[in-house]
Amino acid sequence: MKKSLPETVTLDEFDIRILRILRDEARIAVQDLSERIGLSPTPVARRIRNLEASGIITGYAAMIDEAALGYSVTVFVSVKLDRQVDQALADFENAIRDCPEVVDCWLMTGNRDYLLRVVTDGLAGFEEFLTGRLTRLPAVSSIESSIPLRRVKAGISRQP
Amino acid sequence: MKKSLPETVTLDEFDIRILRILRDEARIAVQDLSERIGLSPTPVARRIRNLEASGIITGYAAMIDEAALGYSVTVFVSVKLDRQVDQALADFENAIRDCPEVVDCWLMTGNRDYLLRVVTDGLAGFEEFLTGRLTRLPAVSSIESSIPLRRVKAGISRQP
DNA sequence: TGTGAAAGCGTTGCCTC
DNA sequence: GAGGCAACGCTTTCACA
Repeated sequence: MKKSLPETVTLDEFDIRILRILRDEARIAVQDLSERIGLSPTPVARRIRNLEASGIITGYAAMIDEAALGYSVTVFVSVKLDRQVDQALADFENAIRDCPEVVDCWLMTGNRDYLLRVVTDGLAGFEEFLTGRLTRLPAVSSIESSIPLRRVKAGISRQP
Repeated sequence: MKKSLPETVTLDEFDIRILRILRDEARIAVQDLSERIGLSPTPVARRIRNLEASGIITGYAAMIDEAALGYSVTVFVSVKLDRQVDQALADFENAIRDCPEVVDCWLMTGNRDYLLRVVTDGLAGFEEFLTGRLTRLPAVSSIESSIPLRRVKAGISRQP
C-alpha cells in the first residue's frame, strides 16, 4: 500500500531523530549530532549519507531574513490562465521559474490556477513585477492578489 | 561592537555572495565557500557568524522530501474566525503552532483570515486534522480547503 | 584581511557484535 | 547486517601581524 514511492527506504528511530534535528539545525556537526542521539559519529555520518543518496534529504538551506535584506513585501497571487492546454501551462511555469520574485508556486486543482508567493523590496517592486512581468505572460487571464499581515508559523517541511 | 538593529546592517558584495551560496548549500565547508568567493576562510567564518548574530541568517534547515517520509498530501486551508479580537487571534495562533500538520501559516489582511499549508500522510489524515483539531478550535467559523496538483517552484526565501 | 599553529572534526579501514 | 574504535587528513579557530 505504502510502497508507491520510488524509494522504499525504511527509516528507523535513529533516522527519524537525525532528520528531526537536521531539519532545525542543518549545520550541526556530525559529532554533536551523534552525542544527542546516542550513537557514535561513524554510523551517523553513514546514515546522513544514505538519507541524502536516497533522496529523503534533498538539500540544506540557510534561512535568510527577507526583511533584513530589504525584501519587506510578501504577496500571495492567484493566477488564472485562459488556455489550459499543456503547452500554455508549461510556458507559464518556465517563465515563473525564471522570476526571482516568485519564491513558491503551486498548481491548484479545480480551475487549474496557480498560487504564487511573491516577495519584493516594496509595493513599488511588486507593482513592477505585476505589470512588467506577470501580466505580460501569454495566456494569463486573471490575477488576484492577497497581502498577508504577518507570518504566524514559518515551516520548511512537515516534522516527522 | 557595532551591534545595531537588524534592519540597518550593511551587506557588501561578499556577504551577498555568501548568502546566495548558503541559501542553497547550507552544509558547505567554510573552506570551500571561501575558495568560491575569493577570500580566505577566516573572514568568511567571521562574516557568517556576524550574519547569524545580526539575525539575517535565522537558521539552517535540511530540506526533507515529505513524500518519501509518507507525507503525500498537501492542502491549503483558509480559516475564518467569528471573533476578531486579539485574544481570539492569539489563542488560535498558539493552537496552530502546536499542530505538526500545519507547516506554514499566514494572517491575511482583509477579513483577517488565516492561510494554512497543511501536510498529512493521506487524505484520511487530513480529514482527521480537520475534524479532530481544526474545527474544534474556539472561534473558528469557516474553513475552505484547496488541494494543489503539484508544486511548480519550491523556494525557501527570495534570492538576493 | 591574511597567516600559521593548535585544536577540533570528518572519513576510512578494520574489528566486533 | 550495523555500530564502534583509532588513526589520518582536512577544517575551523585563534592569536597576531
